Amino acid sequence: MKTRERILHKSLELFNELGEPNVTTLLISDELEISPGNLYYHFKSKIDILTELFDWYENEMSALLEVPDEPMDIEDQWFFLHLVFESIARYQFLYKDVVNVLARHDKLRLRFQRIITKKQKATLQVLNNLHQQGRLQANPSEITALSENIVLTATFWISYANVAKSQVDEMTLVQGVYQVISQVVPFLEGEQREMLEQLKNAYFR
Amino acid sequence: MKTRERILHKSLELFNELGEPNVTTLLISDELEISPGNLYYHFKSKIDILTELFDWYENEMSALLEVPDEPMDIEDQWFFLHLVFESIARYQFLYKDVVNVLARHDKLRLRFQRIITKKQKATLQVLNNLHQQGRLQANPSEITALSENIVLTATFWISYANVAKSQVDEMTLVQGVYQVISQVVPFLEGEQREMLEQLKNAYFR
DNA sequence: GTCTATACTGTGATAGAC
DNA sequence: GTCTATCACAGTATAGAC
Repeated sequence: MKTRERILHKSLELFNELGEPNVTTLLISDELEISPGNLYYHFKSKIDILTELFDWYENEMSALLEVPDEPMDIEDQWFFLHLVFESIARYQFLYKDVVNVLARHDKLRLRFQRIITKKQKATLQVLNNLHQQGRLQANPSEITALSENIVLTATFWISYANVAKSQVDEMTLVQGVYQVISQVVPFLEGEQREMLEQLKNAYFR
Repeated sequence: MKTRERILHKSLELFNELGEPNVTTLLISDELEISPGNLYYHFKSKIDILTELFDWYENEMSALLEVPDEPMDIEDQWFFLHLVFESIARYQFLYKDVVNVLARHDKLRLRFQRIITKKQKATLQVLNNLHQQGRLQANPSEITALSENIVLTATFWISYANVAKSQVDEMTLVQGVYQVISQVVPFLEGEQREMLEQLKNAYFR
């Protein structure tokens, strides 16, 4: 792997572990056992590293959010959500310090907001699909509120786990998926409700 | 107002506005038109200021969370939640940079977690009360998931508004209350469900 | 491409006069 | 209590040799 690539991967790793504000360019080069000068040969600033990692994330998430306009049952949703949570986890540094990171980099702010908007649209699409099939019983304002709650939970679940439970592992992601789906379930018909219980038992421990 | 007090109030104001990591002791003293030396006469470090503000917050929130063990109807809950959101907003700097702030100050981490736990207990108490009265239809695991979702929403609503909508005003808080209650409503009986619609219309715009 | 050396800046914090 | 002056240090970034 070329040095440039190694810098990006190590930065992502350290950002996720320690939080972007707490990772210095010196630490990155130290960990890679290269000189700071070398790092600055490949990237003219720390923001450049951050921005390139954001590109990665943006591509990954954008692709994921191209939700097929077909009905999803609970199992499909579970799977889809798990992919979203995994993607968020891979770039959790963006989420754990969102407010701070975006406050310092206005361009990223707009791009992040665009992704949030995409998430809301994808969520609404899934919910409306279920509604039109008559499988989800809710009025429009309930659907709006529900989708906002879902996006919020997806956005901050990892931060919440980090603060409330002091750790983030694979189980944390599964639990996040469960928390999101449990918000949808009360609007579903009986059979689908039981499906969640089954999925929960299948995935938890 | 004594200088010591002025430092605390101005720090709180700046922390909330700019984020704690972006506020230097020099900025604080500048804004107060005192010298940095003077600031350090009153506080031996920046963490000391932060800690004292945390004391304020902790006292305020702890008092609030002493929920009376009596049933609350939707209106009571709305009012109670609004007080919680106002308190969070007053100390929003703690929330907007939670992960970062707590990563740097381990003692605050424990204290913050204790408050989160209190919030969960208070929420569970309210929900269980409703359940025992037969006004809330949900099984134990639904109640657990619901209370976790509620605490998460309350904790990160302001961050979410900040990121997704780029602003936090009085309306934001009202909307946060609405988002939380909308999670409870699907488990309630018909009359209570309509109550939320009324409250929503009364408070929005 | 990579290194060493170094400059520059901002920030937390202290010393000592008034 | 308040000020001025100053330190120490960390973090970003550059210059120039190899």
